[in-house]
Amino acid sequence: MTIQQIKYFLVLAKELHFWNTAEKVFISQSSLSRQIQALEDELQIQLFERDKRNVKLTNAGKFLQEHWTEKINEFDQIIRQAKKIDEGKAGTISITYPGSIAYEFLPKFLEVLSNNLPDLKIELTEPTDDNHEKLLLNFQTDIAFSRDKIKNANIDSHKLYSEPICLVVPKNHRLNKKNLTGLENEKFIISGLHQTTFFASLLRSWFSKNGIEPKTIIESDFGGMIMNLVSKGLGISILPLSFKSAQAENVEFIELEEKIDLYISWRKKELNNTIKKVIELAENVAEK
Amino acid sequence: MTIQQIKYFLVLAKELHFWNTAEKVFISQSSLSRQIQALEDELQIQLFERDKRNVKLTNAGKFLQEHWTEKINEFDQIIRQAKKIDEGKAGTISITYPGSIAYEFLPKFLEVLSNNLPDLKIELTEPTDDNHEKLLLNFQTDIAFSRDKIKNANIDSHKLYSEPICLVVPKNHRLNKKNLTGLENEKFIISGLHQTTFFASLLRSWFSKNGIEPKTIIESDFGGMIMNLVSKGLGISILPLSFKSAQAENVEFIELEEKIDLYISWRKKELNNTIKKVIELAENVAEK
DNA sequence: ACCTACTAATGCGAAAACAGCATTATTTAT
DNA sequence: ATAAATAATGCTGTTTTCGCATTAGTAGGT
Repeated sequence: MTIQQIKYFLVLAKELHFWNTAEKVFISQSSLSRQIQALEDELQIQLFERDKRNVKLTNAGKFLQEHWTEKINEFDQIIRQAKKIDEGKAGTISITYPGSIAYEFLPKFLEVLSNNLPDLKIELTEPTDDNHEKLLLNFQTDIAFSRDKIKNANIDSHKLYSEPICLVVPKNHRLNKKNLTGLENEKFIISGLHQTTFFASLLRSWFSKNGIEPKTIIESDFGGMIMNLVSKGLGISILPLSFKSAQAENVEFIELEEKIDLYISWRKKELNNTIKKVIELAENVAEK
Repeated sequence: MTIQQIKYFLVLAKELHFWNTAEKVFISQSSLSRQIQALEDELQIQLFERDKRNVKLTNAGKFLQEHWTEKINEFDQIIRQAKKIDEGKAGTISITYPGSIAYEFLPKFLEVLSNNLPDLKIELTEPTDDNHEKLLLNFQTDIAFSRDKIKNANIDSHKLYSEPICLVVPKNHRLNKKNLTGLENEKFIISGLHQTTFFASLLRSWFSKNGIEPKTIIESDFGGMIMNLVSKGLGISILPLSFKSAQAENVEFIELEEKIDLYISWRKKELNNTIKKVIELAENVAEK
């Protein structure tokens, strides 16, 4: 039984037509016909009911279609990951990160990476939801930066650093470090508080701790956009201090008591030495 | 890439010796050598480091060994299940059951089965722990009888019937339906109350409801054994009424208020029509 | 230093499997 | 009746695979 045969089967199970399928998978109709026969023969399972005119999945065929689709995907994912391990320092690693480190930590880190592992290719993605856990365990990502610690028996998660969160206001705003009164009357530009991200829940708790029901006029998850709107005087916001490095014009940062952490997480028992090296470098960068 | 090649790889990854492996998998050493080469070639991943004397897994090889072992198992399980669907009424289905239905419901049910589906082969197992859920979803069993309802989005679970639980005492014992005083002084022969099975937790709650701290002298999960010990006057027990059908000598059953249910569970979206038929028959038997 | 035992790779010829063309056989539509 | 559609099959040349015998590199013993 060949993986290829299974893939042929899956296409045929969708198409239910030998000629079209043969064309799609770049073999002749006769060859396809025989491959499927060989598969049925070897498994001793009838996969399709066919007369001279129609092709139809049997129940066993439907079952295999469903489960093989899933397994073949997992299979391919595993092979991709093995290839990464094999390629090592000349391979690719995938990193997910929260937007808030895009201005300070991440650029520094990427610079160090490119100095130390010049042939390594990096895939960066900013996930919209916070399911780093699944992404790591599925091998869809190799290293996850996140604002909260990932608690999972198969994942290691270390704190890299903490930083204050800040009120972000336009220059010469009436609010400053010594005078934070009347916050409840300000208009806020922040990410949707109903979201499940760690930062959103931190914001919720900060507002409730300070007895504020914020008037949110604009919702945005993109820090750059938020700073821009603040600079235009459309409202004020709350962001981690890192954003200050973006050096947005006409914006001031007022540090608050509250702190936010950055964690780095990876699969326990990681076999890819390059990934281990990358983690080490990230921790070096954070220490400085 | 052949499933067979992967299986060769997995054996070699354990043995780390081409000759021994070749013998184990019934091909020649040269053939094995070339199969592994072909696999490495196709994947473009080096699996083993070998000199003329030693064979050793690479990191990528270790990774694939771990993950392929798991996937290949799942693969085989899926094929077995597909075969069951294909074979239908002449195939095999797997049933798990609690010991307590072995005397009344199960024999009746099996009789009906053998009348209606004479060619069907049945695999019966009595699981020691209560993880019917996993067994069903892994395709290790097709139908699970259990004392509690299985709550899982991918499993259907229906109540078949309820029956009282009973005090089981030797004939002519001082206890009877009208006089249940002094239970706290009796010696009990019951299954370990620390266990996580549904019946054990039901017993725990019954004892605590009746303010009894039972003196347990013997623990046994096997109902037949328990009745035997009771008949010899070694103590009394509590069992579902079903056990009365075992017609153990010198034993009497005293019905209590408490009831216990029997559920039948199967995978939602089951494609095997024979399994569906079997479930139907089970429900018929229970109704009577 | 030399011999021996061990073990993975490889050359080779026979056998098996596979690919694709052309054809067949059956069904459906006109 | 005829034509179009479509899965299976006969056939032939090509590729792959198999196992035997051999080679080549390594470790250990003397």
